[in-house]
Amino acid sequence: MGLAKTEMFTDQQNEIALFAKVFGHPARVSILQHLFEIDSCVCGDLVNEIGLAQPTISQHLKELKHLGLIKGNVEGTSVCYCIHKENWTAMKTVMTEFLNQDLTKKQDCC
Amino acid sequence: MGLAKTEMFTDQQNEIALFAKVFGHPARVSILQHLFEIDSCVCGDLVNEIGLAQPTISQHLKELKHLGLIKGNVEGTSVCYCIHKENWTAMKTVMTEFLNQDLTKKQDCC
DNA sequence: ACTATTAATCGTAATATTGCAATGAACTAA
DNA sequence: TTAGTTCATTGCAATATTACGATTAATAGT
Repeated sequence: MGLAKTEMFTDQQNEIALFAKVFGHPARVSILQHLFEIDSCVCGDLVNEIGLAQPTISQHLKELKHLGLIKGNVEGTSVCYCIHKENWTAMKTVMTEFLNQDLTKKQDCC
Repeated sequence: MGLAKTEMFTDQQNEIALFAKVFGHPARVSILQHLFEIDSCVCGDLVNEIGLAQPTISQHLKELKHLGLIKGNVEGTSVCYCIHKENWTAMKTVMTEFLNQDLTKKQDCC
């Protein structure tokens, strides 16, 4: 099918999956790392830094923006992208809670 | 294409993407949460708990196992799955480092 | 107005993912 | 042995994702 049956899962589970899915491609991981590193939150240098074609980068940026993890600002002919701090922090809370589930109380049964 | 160009990214970026991708489906998130909750790390009750068909669950378990996040133990006719503690902790280190990139030193340019 | 630059969008091809019915393999119980 | 249980695998249909050439839209410089 290729279609996830989201209706049978909790909102929290679907939210985690949505965030995780956007991190599930190295290009988007790379874009985010660049946005964290570059001080002057520059733009379509991403196309040069990463080796992918401009439409491809643009598409990945769109997905990141759609989830609210980055925001873009038009500056003349170029567009300045950067991390959406508040939303990133909120996402981090959700993901960290999932990753930090308690392992200590589980006995090693397998 | 549908094919990620992994060769143009770092090992770290590809690793993050691989971990994230496996969390990118609510069924796998749900499976992992169940394995954390259930004390006696049980098995194919997952098929009952989650509403998906047995082959579908089996396939998701296979992916989680392939990444090393869970391990399975055959016990008679049933199979006992549980979290692979060491690998989970290792994965958590990688993902947390990615999520915790420093936001404070970035000025809000957009 | 004309040209160059930048980035979004469209269209399309290639590949991946999801889900399940059907089947198969391994074990258990009678 | 036979039948039942449990789970993996196979095969397939539907949908999603990735990548990019071609085009478009918007702005800037001349």
